Amino acid sequence: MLENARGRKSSREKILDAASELVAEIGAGRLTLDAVAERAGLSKGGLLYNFPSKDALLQAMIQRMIDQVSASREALRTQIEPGRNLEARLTATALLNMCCGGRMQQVATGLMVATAENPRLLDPVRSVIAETLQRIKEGSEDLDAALLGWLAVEGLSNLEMHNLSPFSDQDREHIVQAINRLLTKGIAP
Amino acid sequence: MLENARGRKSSREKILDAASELVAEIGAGRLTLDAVAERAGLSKGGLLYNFPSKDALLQAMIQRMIDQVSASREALRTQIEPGRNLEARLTATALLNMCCGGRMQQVATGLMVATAENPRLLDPVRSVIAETLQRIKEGSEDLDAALLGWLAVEGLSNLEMHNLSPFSDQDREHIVQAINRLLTKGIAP
DNA sequence: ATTTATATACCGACCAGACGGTTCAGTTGC
DNA sequence: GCAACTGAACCGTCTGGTCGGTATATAAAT
Repeated sequence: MLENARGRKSSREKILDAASELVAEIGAGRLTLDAVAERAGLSKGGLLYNFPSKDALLQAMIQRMIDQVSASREALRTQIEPGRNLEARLTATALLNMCCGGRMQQVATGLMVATAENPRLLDPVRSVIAETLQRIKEGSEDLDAALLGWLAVEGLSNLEMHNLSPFSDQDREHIVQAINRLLTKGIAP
Repeated sequence: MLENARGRKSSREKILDAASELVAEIGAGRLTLDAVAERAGLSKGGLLYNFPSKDALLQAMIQRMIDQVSASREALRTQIEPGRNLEARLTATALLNMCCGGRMQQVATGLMVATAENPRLLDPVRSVIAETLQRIKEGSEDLDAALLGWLAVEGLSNLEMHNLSPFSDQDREHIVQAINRLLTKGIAP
């Protein structure tokens, strides 16, 4: 239900987009309701009508981010060739697509806001990560390689998220290939 | 110079400790000068005498964190047996000691504050990471394994930092062993 | 058909508290 | 005498949240 009857984005979506953009531009700690309202093209009252508190807004940002990663992973399921450590490869590829592609901001910055404002907002993320571990544990032929591959992607994503990545595009591509090799071939005996 | 002439912690250290503790307890976005001063056992004036602004305090927190990791790595240099991918193993072990041991908070929370308040504060961290990459590139026989090992440690550290880790102590130990195997044996051909 | 009622979506002035930082006279210990 | 504070008042700004009001649409009543 992304659009209303007249084919325009709903206020909710406009607000979430605006909030994500702003966090990417001015930083997580500087996100204000006034700024979000202005960017979204409505008043502060209108914003607080849609999200009764800042916490509610942040929660929605996080949830949207979680849903996007899940959707990306399931979409990949039909595209990626099955085989060794499939679940880890799906998770890795989904995360890489989100965080090293263009949509990184929404994923990354939502997290940042959350930790700064209220660590409790990360509870849903905790659940998702626990589920991911479960899925990887169950759907991997080589658990060690699967875990390391997943963690490496997490590490890379985190560096990119905070703009701390020292990697060139070439480096990154190299790393992605190495992760895939690790996931399909495993650790040397 | 952690202690002054009478063998007590200097005010600077007390303040930095207090700030780290507070961030760990109440979250990065809620750190206030008043709270730090109270926790450190001096007045707000005294706090601002030592750190003329909140930014200066945050900078010092970050710097201390960087220095701790560096020191830990160099201390390990005399303890870890030399061999394959030494630099990556040193970096990995230093990070693991910091983030999965007790001192995690200082390392982790400094980062969190910084990103919330002012992304520029992370500039020194950027430099350190770039240097680390350089060191690993130069001091590794198997670059792919070295990079993946390092990234996996970064991923694990990040999860622990944000309290997002789904791993049991057993899991963690298993992972650390797997990382060491990856670093010493490499990826399967 | 016209009035009345109700719900939805939104506006924007205002408020209360928090927070970073200033000031400054006074104190303590080397 | 100087460095390292104390204590407390004060200021200006920012910001989340409140609240009474408004416009539009749809439904109900007359």
